[in-house]
Amino acid sequence: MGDEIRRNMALFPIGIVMKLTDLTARQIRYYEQHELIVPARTSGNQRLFSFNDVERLLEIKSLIEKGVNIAGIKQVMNPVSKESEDATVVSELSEVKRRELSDAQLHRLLKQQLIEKRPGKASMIQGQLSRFYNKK
DNA sequence: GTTCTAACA
DNA sequence: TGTTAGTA
Repeated sequence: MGDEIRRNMALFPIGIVMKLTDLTARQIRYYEQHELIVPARTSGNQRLFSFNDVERLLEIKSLIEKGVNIAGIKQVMNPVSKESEDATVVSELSEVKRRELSDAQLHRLLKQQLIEKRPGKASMIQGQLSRFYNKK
């Protein structure tokens, strides 16, 4: 269960998630309004996304590209689980880590995340994140 | 400089 | 969805 916390650990601000997913801030916030994702918040009300959130966004993105609308996605995707909802917000700690998190470290985290042994989801996520982490 | 909410071309 | 206004 150590992996659970790692995936639900809120680490990145919307700017990084934009690069990771290739979605606009508008879209990301819009999907949150429709409860497709429930990112954590810092004490200053800034969103903090976890790997889980990024995965969900990538899944949403792929569905959108297939022509599915929000209503359709809501039916296909499981509602946000309770664990991923609260197993997070180490606000102070996360904010500190966020400052230290940059290119090199982000790549390391992404690689570590992508290498995890997960048959189903891993493949899709890897395909879409590879863009980001193979460049620069 | 970045992110947030709200609102409208 | 894009984009802009006014903040924090």
